Amino acid sequence: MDEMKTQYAQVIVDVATMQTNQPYTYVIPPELAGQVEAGMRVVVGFGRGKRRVQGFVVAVSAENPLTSSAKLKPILEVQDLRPVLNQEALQMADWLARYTYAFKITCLQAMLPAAMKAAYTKTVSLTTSEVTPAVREMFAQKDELALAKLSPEQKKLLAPLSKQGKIEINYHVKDRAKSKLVLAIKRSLSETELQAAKTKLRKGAKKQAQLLDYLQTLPLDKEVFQANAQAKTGLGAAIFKAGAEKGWLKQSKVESYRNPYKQEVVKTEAKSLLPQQAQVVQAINQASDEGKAQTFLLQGITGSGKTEVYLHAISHVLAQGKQALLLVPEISLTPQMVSQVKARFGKEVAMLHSGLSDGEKYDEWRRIERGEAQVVVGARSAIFAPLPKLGLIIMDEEHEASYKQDDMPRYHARDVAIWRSEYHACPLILGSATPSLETRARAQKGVYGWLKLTHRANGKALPAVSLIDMKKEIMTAPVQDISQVLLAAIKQKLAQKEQVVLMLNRRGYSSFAMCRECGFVLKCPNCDISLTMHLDSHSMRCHYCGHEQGIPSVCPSCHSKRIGYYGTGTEKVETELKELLPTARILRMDVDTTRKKGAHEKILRQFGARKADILLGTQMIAKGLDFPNVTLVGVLNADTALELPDFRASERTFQLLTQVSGRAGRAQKQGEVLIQTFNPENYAIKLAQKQDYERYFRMEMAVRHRGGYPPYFYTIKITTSYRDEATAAKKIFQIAGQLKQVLSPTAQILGPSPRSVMRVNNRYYYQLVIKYKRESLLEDYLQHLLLISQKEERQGLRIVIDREPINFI
DNA sequence: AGCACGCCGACT
DNA sequence: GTCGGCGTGCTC
Repeated sequence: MDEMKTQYAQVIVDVATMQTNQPYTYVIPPELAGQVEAGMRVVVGFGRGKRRVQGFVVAVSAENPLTSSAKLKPILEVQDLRPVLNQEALQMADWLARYTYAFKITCLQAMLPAAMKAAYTKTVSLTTSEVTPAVREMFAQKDELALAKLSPEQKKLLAPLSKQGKIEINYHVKDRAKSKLVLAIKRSLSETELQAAKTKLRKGAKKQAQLLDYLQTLPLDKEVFQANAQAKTGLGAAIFKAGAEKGWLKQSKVESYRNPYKQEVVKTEAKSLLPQQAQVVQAINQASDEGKAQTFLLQGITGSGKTEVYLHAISHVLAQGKQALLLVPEISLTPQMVSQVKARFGKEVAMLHSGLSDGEKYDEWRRIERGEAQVVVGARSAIFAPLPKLGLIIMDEEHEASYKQDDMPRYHARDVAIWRSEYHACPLILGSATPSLETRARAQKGVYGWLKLTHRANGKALPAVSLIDMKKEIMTAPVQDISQVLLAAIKQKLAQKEQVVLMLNRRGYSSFAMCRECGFVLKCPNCDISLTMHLDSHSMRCHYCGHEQGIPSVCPSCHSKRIGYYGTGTEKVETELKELLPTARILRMDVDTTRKKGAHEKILRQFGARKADILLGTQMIAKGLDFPNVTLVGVLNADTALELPDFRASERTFQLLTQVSGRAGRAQKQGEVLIQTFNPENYAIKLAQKQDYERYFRMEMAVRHRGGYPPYFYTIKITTSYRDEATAAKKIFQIAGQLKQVLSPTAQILGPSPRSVMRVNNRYYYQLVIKYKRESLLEDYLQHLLLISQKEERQGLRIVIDREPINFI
């Protein structure tokens, strides 16, 4: 046997603060030789102390790549038997870190289920018995005590001992990713042998005979869960154990997946396609057959049957032995959507969404990684699903803001999807009725392929959309959230036993308390935002930091009792509706009623079962719901989002109104949509009413061109924040000054300026936005800023770099 | 995060 | 003159 030469591993280390974004070299000790591969998680020592951290091996080499003869530390532990990240994932992490200005470690972690991130614990133990009785008492039960669980008194007691070296701190790195192991059994004898064993049994051994009978019904090499066998036979665990001892059967521990799908789904067959759908599927199939990394915009009006197109395209790649990835916005990952895909592809489907526990997510991830699932459906982070034979990526509702992650790594799933489509040489489909301007513009330029669905699958016309001018309403009737026209329409639908969806566009404002005498507005003590009234908890709450206090009856400023509540919240509208329509059954769906897990689904199920007449909610009811009995959709306040100082406000309003309009008349009945607005002349609202995306696109593109906004310019937002305003401001101005040195004259800097809600949780926020087309020096400057910003972070000054930010306010 | 190195105040 | 303050820098 030739001796194994010492090997070295390049490790990206999990040190949240002070990242160098560069791997560290570790020695692979002899006892771990041959066990360490790129893509595995390891535990290593880091720093001068005894600190242990998790790391990712990104490369293994036979030579020490370091020229300096620095003493290398060994890898202490290997956490995986096989790599958890393949070459694709490692390359993707490198790209993602650079592209989004993130640390590599956060990129690597983003690709894995949360359960695989290490849990760090620290413990204390005594190094000597020469301590006071009080201290000895503390360690009477256990040698090691968890540092986090010590009381302040206990800590005080131990503090002096640490200087004397009488105690030591131990660092533990724990892998939280635990597969659930359960007992399985397999019969180990042939039928004749079992029969023979049965004859040898003493009389009266009924249970054992029963077990032998059961074993005979099992196919020879089939492993079954013992729990299932116990349930089937009614026999206890002891009998199975005895059977194993007698050699009738073999017991083993097998990995069992936690099963998040409660109900069985009935398999459905593919529906036949309309000619237009068939053409689209044909184009996609051709690209996947040719192995082309082509991105397509699939622009299809609401109800045009995009989902059926997806399913056909997926089954085509599955037939080629390849895998498919379907991304949907978190909010539309409804049971309806899920069961549609499950019904078509059955056990081939894995699901990744926020409704699953960490353990369930880990199990689904394992199923994918082991090649047991060929189709993955999931929200944003599912774009990293480990599918080695990826043949098709689909992003439904590609314009949705939830595809952008708002903490590090600040990636947009679309960018990652394009990267993976190129890596796998497979097509990417971006589906939407209202594509983002960026995507639509690229389709026009020919960068993306452009597929269109212009007919509704059910042959019905688009619902009739009308605007209600609230300025006129106010002149003729007292101020209310629901106009006379809308009220009359609701009454009519209820009389016909049809259902109504009412949407409140809450973004930007909701009910706040103001003194009618002095104009005092009740604000959050920690944030620059007014408190919102919540009737259910009878309190005033801050939506930014969660601060909560009682509803004031006296003005804190002038002590007047004349406090009024202004604005519109779902609760207030609900109260108003109950007064206007005492017999109507109303379901409310907003952040408050959906906070509990599963509440979202429950409300929708109730509404689907016609247990309510009116579904009243915020944005979350606009997406992907499909209720055949809904014939009226009302939008109570179309324009609140328009006022926001964000160049995308108009685009969002248009998309939202178009989407919600599509909720009416999904099936046989003709739908009707009523939109209440104070700006009936605004082009976003007018064109949403006409359902004219193309004209909206042209008008908005002209606006963007004039203002120098995306898609004509790239944008990067930099935010600084600190607990005192001057420091945050000083830093952002310093960065702006440096940027001016770096940028060419064609680039622009917006700001610096305080963020519109400047103070949140007692931190002050300042920001600037860079608009540019091509800047050769910018990239290096920002990478540099990312690395040096960590030093400031330690002092509490936070710097955030966000490429192509979604929110500008 | 945590440890070492380094350069200024109040003390044996 | 020294002990120790915590600002600064580095961690394979």
